[in-house]
Amino acid sequence: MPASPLHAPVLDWYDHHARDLPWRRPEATPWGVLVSELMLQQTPVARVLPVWQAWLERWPSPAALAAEPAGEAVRAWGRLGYPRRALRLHAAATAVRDQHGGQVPSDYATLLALPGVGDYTAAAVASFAYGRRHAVLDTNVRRVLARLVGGVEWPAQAVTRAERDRAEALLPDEPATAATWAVAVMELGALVCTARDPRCEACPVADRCVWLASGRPAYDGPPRRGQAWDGTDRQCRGRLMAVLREAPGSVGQAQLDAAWPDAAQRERCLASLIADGLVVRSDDRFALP
DNA sequence: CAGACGTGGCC
DNA sequence: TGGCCAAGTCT
Repeated sequence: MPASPLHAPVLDWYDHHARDLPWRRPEATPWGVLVSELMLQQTPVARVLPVWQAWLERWPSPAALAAEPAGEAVRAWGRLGYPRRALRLHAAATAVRDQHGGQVPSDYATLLALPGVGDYTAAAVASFAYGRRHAVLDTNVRRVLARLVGGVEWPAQAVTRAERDRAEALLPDEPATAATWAVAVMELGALVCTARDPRCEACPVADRCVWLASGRPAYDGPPRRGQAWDGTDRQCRGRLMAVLREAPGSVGQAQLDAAWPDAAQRERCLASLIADGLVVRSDDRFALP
């Protein structure tokens, strides 16, 4: 679509206010971008920063990571959360080495086939690392467009066809500009059009925002699902993984038993961790893969 | 497709 | 203080 009146203000705002994040620098490699995207899935930038730096120093290429056991990736993942992502990143690195000549793919469909890479990440890597033209629909972009164009405070639970159409219609024609637009809208959502307490006074397109124009009406939709935590298997798995991460080698049953009081739940979670490939058992010892 | 999946900071 | 939220993916 031809230039939208939204483009120039947002691109100009990004030019002046974008954070200086290492994976956005010119020297960042596609591998660095891919690593950042996996780490940033459901995890705040501030927590990713130090882990990303150490990761890229230790494994500057997919082949470097693929050369080590997956457990090393899980350990280096630290406390970022959702450690299956570490396993998937290791598997993605292996696939890149074995199937793509060691180069992170540049096209959406090939990226999408990598472990841990879904619609968002495939579009993000194609766009940010290679300047391809894609609608990049993350939680920030979805929130910005819901407000700016849709006039509602929150987007639907899952990406709708209308949302995707809207995002694609807004994409600048020129691939390089579209790529900057994608990261700019995302940054706008992260810094200005935030989930809580949006700073509309600092928004470069406040004068065109449907939600603001209608007086920022409160959310009026189905209840947004929270994330249960206390006493859940996720918490139990987290405890068990913490024990294994912090141990130099393998651990015995007693060390795992000490991590969670409910024996039945503990056994179920340990079994699920083994099924996920996050834990391996040899005789009566447990360790990272 | 709704639910599972970690972790910690913030108001 | 506890619910909410953070660059989602997978099944």
